[in-house]
Amino acid sequence: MPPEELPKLTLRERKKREARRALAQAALRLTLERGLENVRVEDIANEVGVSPRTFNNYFSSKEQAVCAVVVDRHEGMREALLARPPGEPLWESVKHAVLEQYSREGEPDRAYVARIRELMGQLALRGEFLRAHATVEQVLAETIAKRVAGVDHLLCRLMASSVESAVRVAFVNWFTSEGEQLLPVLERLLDELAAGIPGLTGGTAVKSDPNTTTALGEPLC
Amino acid sequence: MPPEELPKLTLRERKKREARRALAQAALRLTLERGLENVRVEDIANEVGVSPRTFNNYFSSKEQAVCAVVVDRHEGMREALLARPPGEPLWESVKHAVLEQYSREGEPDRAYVARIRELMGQLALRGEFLRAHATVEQVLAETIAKRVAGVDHLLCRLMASSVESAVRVAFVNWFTSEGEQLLPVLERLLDELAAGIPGLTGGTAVKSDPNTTTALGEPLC
DNA sequence: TCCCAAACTTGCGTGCCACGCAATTTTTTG
DNA sequence: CAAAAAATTGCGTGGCACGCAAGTTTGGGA
Repeated sequence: MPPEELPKLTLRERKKREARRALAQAALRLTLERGLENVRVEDIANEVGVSPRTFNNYFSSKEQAVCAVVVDRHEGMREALLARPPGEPLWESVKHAVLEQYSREGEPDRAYVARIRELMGQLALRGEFLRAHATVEQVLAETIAKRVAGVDHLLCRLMASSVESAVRVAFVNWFTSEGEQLLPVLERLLDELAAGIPGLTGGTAVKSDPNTTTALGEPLC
Repeated sequence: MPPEELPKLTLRERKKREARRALAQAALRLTLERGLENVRVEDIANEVGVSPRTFNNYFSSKEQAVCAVVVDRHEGMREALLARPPGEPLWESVKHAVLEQYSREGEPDRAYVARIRELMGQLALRGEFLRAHATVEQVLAETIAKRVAGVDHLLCRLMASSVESAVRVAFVNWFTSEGEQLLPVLERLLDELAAGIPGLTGGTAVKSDPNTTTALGEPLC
């Protein structure tokens, strides 16, 4: 038997969290291996051994369940940020807290990245994915506001929002490009943000032919 | 009869655009006055005088129809951006192009803002709303890439993405706060972005009591 | 230890929705 | 003006979200 179950939370709470986690995990796994359109809510529920009706007590759609991992992973970010040393400049804290979250998971293999790419191809998931990030963004904004004094809420939201922008751009690049790693790119983007947008303006030169096809491809996130 | 119908587009094209516009408009209007849950796809279709099945040829959900205005409004942004004088620094161009889009519509009255607030309260709309912004973001990134040389695509996406962040934050503030105008706030946020995030770090002081409830409220977008 | 209230699960029923398909009508084009 | 191309429509199907009203499990005081 495990040494300590750490029953800080009531049994009920633990069961709920566990059920939720199991459902989210099953939803993600099934979707990765079959594609979203071949996963019915019933399948997910069965996988976990729970009634379909119960699934809807936790998530209001299968898309939401699939994207739950995004929300959940970032819950830890609040703690990470609040745990930074008090004297540290705000931006340092935020940057480290964010990078920390994505350091936990090592770089996965090619096959996995490919499956993620397929996953993100599913139109129906985009909305939910973005909503998940918006939730994170909200938490981040609140946490920033909590950590700092004398900054108005608009700016907190702007900071949180643009940080999440960087995360999403880095993420898309990660599963889109063949082989580029997530963390270095994310760190670079955060630094660019910090430096201010005109930093990008270095290459201000207008293209000779503005009709050049620039092929960023389809909307990806 | 109108002097010139400007039939640059084939009749078919015009009809399609018109139908789409009508559907989107009806969807938005009905939703504003009844709330999304009291609007069936059938209602929207009837309003326009078209079969429910046809509605789904244009939009794959009523949420998408309601949010179409976001996508459509920004189609003009591409042209606005490409129309900026060639010598102008990139950031100036982007800023003006964006602000221009939101200048067209004057500040609406209180009642309207209130209805928008209710609209955005609808959970089911958030995902679509964000997807719409993601589409705009994509267009913006491509247009930026088209306009400028020597900037890599990652940075174009980052710029587009953080600009949209500012837009969303300003927008949320607009319908959330009682009375603050959209444009001045948006302009200010864009300037903050340009100045770089550490600019916000002025008030780095850690709050004495990090448990203070900061009440940014529920996720709003 | 026992018991009750609160919380969670479940089955059922309802209304709505997205979409494939094939028939029909409208627009284009040669 | 006729045939091809494209849009609209009705129908049918499978699926989904959620209200409601049982049943079942959990928590905490007496």
